[in-house]
Amino acid sequence: MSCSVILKEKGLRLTPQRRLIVDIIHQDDAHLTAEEIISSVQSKMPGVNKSTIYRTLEMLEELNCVFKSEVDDKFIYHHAEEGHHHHIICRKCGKSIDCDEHIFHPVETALSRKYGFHADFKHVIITGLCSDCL
Amino acid sequence: MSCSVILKEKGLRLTPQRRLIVDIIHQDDAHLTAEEIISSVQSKMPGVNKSTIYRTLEMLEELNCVFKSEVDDKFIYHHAEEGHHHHIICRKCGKSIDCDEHIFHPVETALSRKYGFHADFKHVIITGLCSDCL
DNA sequence: ATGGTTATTGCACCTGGTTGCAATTATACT
DNA sequence: AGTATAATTGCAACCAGGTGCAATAACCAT
Repeated sequence: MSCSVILKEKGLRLTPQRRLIVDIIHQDDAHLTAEEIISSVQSKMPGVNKSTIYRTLEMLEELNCVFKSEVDDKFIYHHAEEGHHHHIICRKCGKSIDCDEHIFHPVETALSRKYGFHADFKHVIITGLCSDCL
Repeated sequence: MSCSVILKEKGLRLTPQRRLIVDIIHQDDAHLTAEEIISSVQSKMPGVNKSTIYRTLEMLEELNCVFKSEVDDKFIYHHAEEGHHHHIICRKCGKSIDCDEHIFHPVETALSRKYGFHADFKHVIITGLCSDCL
């Protein structure tokens, strides 16, 4: 189901600004930084305020249309439809690899058994060193 | 080995401001937020600038005297001597539990085998729901 | 198509954290 | 102790991201 439809169902309004932001996030398969989204939006529709963009991204995140994660103190966004996965990022060369969503299962099990804790492992950013940089 | 000695060895200077910051971090066993450290420092030595505090914390982190992690977009710090561990934090009630350092071993092994990646799992903040809030 | 309601926008300002730079001061040397 | 020198400080300005509010505009009912 498309983001726009989900918006409508919640009684939210589909403004030109929102349509553009949703388009941009869906066009680019890779993750985009907030900065990239802002400049992309503003190049296509000058005058759109950054607070509008941040608010739209926050809203899309709450609707589970978009996932937000943080790399190096900067936020990155990608749309949720491409399936869940984690990101491993090399702290030396910056290379980023998508990694299987199930990798944290043993940790989830252990936390649940030991502490009764239900952990949120969704779109986790794992930093470290890749094979080339070790 | 104490932080102050490590400082000296690197040719860095032990100023009154730095001495105070180091003291505060060592006095309090729990993790302190940047805000708490700033107000604690300034109550004991008014006029110390926040940039001095942030720079000192950054320096201590680089010397591995202090660990910095992020919870809810705020930074927390604790000294490294108390041994490594991770933090599980309930996103509903805010309760925080320290958790065993080895919990990520299976993930480390899997990442290494699959991608040749060496992950940094140090002082990870794990959010989720605790047993009381499920 | 028009008008009313209410979500959304743009603005200006705020926040925590960071940075460049001139003034200060801890340290090493004499 | 006095001086040179380079690290450190405080300041002011900056950054990304977030917020309160009045003006605007999307949507619904007529």
